Amino acid sequence: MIIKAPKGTDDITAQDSYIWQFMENKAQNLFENSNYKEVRTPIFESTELFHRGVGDSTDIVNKEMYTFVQKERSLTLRPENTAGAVRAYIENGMHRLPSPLKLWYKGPMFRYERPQGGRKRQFHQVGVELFGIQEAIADAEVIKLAMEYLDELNIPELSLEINNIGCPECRNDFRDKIRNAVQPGLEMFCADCKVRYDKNPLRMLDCKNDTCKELLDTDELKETINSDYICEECSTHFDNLKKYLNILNIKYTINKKLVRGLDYYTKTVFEITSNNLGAQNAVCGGGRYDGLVEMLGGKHTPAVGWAMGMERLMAIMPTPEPNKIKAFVVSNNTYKALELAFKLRSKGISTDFDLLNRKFVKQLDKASKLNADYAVLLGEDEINSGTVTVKNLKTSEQHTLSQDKIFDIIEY
RNA sequence: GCGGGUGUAGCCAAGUGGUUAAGGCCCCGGGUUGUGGUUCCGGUAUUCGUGGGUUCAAUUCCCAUCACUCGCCCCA
Repeated sequence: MIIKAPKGTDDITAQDSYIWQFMENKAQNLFENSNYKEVRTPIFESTELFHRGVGDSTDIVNKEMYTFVQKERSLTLRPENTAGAVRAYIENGMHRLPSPLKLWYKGPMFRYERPQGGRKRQFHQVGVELFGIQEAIADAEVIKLAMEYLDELNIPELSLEINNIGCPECRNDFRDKIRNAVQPGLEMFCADCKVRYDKNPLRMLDCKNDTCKELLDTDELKETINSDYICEECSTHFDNLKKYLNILNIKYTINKKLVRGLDYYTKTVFEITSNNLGAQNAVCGGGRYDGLVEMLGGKHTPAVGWAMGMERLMAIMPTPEPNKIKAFVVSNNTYKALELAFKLRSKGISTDFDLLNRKFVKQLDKASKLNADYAVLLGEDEINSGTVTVKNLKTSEQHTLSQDKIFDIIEY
């Protein structure tokens, strides 16, 4: 019986690893170039971290976590990485580093869900977190960074939605307003929404249930939703963000019903979606979480960040050029071939040769099929005279020259 | 957790209740003992996801199971 990879997981094989490398390299270059530093946290954390950090009212914590107990310690495979990054920020005393502190990460996340298009049980995210700035300039910076990254990947037709869900104070008032507005018809809402009514009424606003949608479509509720319920500070913050986005020429729409699924968000929330994905159309989600550091035991630190789903990016990204070999050594002298291949490799020229010592014609055929730029021919004549023949496989031009001159033709 | 679809080689795929399960790509060998990508010839499935049942006979019909996939829910 062959053992297969667990449901909802994928191997990244030689056929597509270059696509992942492409995405990861772009991320690393762009983020480091913007003075973000990479943070690598454990793939599992104390279960408690996610209960406190992500929130008990969320589906992620309630039904999607891989949790196991080892020696009486409850541990959980990370379902997202903001909680872990914040934990690391606190534990390593990063608040002492020059502020603002900007972090980025990439890696696998785990959620126990029914696999579907754009949804795996082990999936990969790349994300950024910016600590220490409470002004909207920080929100603008991370959103711009997200747009830049998506642009680097040549992903077309994306839309950005933003909203401000207020700070804990004004959100409480808003919750009460929603509860009051919804209360008369509460019996008619779906079972999930009835739970949300108690735990987190904001989540009722983006319920996908048709009946709930209709129930929300009352004048009173519309007025409540569209009212400027957030406090003056939050309102100013939102206005400033919009100004920055305008200056940066970033197109956005305001979606008053956009509330994110994680409890830690405050003020700004945003989402980037693609029309070219199926039901799972969000490629990037994020927002501000000014209370999280404190909630996890650090001192009050404003922060903002986002995460992107790499599998979803890959689904809508034009396929990049595969990595290929630059040179292929063709020779029936395996000793000399091996030596020459490593000489080329040491100069940064990607090189391979035939370890099976096949016929000369077959080796040349191989060089051609690998789409190499050059075949480096090292036959008896060349070996005897200390030369080498470099053949350009595109133009068929070839030159016989001394081995020292080889790098005049083949450049890194 | 609920509902629909699919399952034949590494990949794409035809097929039928009955002797050796088409074809294409890839790969390998040869035509060509040192000059390729074209072309020509040849080779690669004790077996049709897995288990059971019906039948003289099952890849084909039935049941179960698993995997993949799409939608709901949720999210990146």
